[in-house]
Amino acid sequence: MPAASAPEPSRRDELLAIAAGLFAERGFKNTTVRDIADAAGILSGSLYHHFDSKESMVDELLDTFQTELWKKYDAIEASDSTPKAKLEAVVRASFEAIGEHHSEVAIFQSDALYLATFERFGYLIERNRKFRTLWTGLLEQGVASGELKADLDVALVYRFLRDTVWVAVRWYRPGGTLTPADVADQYLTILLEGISQ
Amino acid sequence: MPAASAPEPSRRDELLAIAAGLFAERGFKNTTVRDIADAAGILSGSLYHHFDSKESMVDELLDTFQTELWKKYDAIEASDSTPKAKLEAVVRASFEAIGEHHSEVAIFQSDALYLATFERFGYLIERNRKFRTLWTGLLEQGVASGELKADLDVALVYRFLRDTVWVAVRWYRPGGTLTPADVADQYLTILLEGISQ
DNA sequence: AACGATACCAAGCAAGTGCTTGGTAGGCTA
DNA sequence: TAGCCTACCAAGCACTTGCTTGGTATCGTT
Repeated sequence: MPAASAPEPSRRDELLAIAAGLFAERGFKNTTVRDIADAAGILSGSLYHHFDSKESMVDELLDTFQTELWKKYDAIEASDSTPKAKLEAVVRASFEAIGEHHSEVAIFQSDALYLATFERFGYLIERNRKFRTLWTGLLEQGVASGELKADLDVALVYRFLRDTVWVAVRWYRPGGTLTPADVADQYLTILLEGISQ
Repeated sequence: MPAASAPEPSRRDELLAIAAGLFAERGFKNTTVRDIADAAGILSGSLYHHFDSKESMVDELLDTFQTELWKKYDAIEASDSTPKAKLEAVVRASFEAIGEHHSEVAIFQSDALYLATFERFGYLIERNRKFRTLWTGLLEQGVASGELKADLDVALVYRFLRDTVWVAVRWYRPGGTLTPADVADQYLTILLEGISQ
């Protein structure tokens, strides 16, 4: 028997992946535990052998994803590139995240606002703030260093950037002809020839 | 008594506006008829004196909005401006729609995909197709006329444009310091200096 | 053979869902 | 003043929701 290339996912991991797909497709609240169970070929009650609650499923999904994403962001921020190069790297890392964690990004995009109303998901708000601080900081540094246009409305460009990047999860399908890197390249070309001097 | 500046909305119109706000805020499926009734200060059953169903409320909201928006789009398409000028006009009209029909745009953004699964909302899919045809058409004409870069990936730029414009409904708040026209100006500046030659 | 762990089923409960029903109070018009 | 219209209430029905409970079949270990 050849050595397994992947560590063979546990049943629990399988169920979590199924739930992720459904949450991403129809939204957290619009996905029932019976939907998840049906997709997995078991009864809804059996899910509770593996998980405490439906909430704890999204929690685990989002928390794992966010932790991993921020490892990349922190490394980029700590590097000694120019602000503009850091901005590019952060955009690329985000498109990679869409490729690697498609469902999680989709869930975050469409349900974070709703989930954040529960105390349990307070960390989502904090992460959001941290995210804004990072991106606007890079934009401001880019303006200060002369790499970006001096008259940029940083707050508005930030929203422009943020939305454009993450909303791509709605149409990008992993496994197609376009890799996340391709998309990032094209986006950056369009974007930078607009805001770079 | 001075002449009324507005035609005084009927109770029905009031209820529809309340529903629109709630649908926009929490999504169609996550808004209950009791939520709407509570916000209006009546009991849920009383809503059915004014409307057939919860579905017919969104239907009326979206249909009215779409009809009005397409009046503007059709006028722009029929004008004799250059492709690039038409594109700019269409972007401006869309931002205006976000200002004037904020709730409806928000509902369309977050619930159209779900609603389109019902036969009743089939027109949403058709409108979407028409929308794509219009926008990609203008982009292609702009490329052909030399106003836009020759090497544009039109399909990708279309998604870029579409998402950026409509997703603005998530952060734009009517009545603030920025008018829809201001936002459109800034967006177009960022965008065109990237894709115009 | 006994044991515990894993993965599941069958049945059902309490809360909440959209919607229906029969009725009432007040105003407008003939 | 009789009849109708608008706007609502009170009660509840059929169904769906997340989750619980007590049990069973299959496994590897001892």
